[in-house]
Amino acid sequence: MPAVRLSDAEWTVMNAVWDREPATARDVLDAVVDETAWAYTTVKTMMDRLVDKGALKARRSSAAVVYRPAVTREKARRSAMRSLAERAFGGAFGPMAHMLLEGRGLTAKERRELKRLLQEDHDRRRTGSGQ
Amino acid sequence: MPAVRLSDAEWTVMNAVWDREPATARDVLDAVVDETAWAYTTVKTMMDRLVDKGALKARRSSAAVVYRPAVTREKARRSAMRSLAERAFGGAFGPMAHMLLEGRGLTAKERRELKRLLQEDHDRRRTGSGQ
DNA sequence: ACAATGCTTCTACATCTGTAGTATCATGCC
DNA sequence: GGCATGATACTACAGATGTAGAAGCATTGT
Repeated sequence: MPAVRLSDAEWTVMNAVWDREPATARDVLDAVVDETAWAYTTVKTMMDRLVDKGALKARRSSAAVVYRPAVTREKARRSAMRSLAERAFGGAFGPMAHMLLEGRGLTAKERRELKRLLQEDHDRRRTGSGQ
Repeated sequence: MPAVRLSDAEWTVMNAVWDREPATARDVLDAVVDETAWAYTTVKTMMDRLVDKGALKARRSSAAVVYRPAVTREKARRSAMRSLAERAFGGAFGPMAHMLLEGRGLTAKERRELKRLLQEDHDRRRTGSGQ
């Protein structure tokens, strides 16, 4: 499984679909109308291409085609991260996380949250509560 | 400054240049020879395009053109991360870091290191030793 | 000064991405 | 059953990316 590569515009479309779950091209157009100035056919073309790519599934429902994700947002995110780690960080997640934390990109709240996460993870590991 | 967007192949080239600092097209070709099967002119073309993009600087040194980075690896990495956060995580670094930490992508050592980082950062903040 | 060797420059071309027009098809209302 | 409305399918086209050939220019040893 080649792990669907999404382009910028495709992320925009997929995000709209993930937020609505079943969505028609018109739904997506409406959803992104103030983010982009796309024509209806632009959205439609992208969605059909996404079906080809295996990122969306299409099913005709009388009037129009209804699309829904063929991959979860999680999966897509994860594979985008993996791919970034690959090309930009030589495959290592560590330095990537490092940069993420060290920079001023996080809010104090997020930082707290992450620390908690690390702590939890640490505990989970030492008590061996797998899964 | 539009923040240089690097494609996959371009990352490969840039990584080789960053590792060598001044590098000719041949240097890069040699460096990536077992990763790719590129022809010399392929590398050369990419490097010249990277100059146009503002990612490399070129200077002719008698025989051949010597290239060096016009942006630091840090900057490139950072902007790639920003761009990923943008499209895939709605602009928030938090969830991105979250996913990075929660997944099994990190080694125990890295996890320790990150916790230390967060702690340090925390301390730095409360003692107000800003930059 | 000349030839060999290796660079450079130009050009090319297939694919992917972003964007959309046009013409055709289906549906639902009178 | 015919027509308006909106959706679909097909085609297009420019710019970016991946990949490279061909031909010409510079260096350097002799």
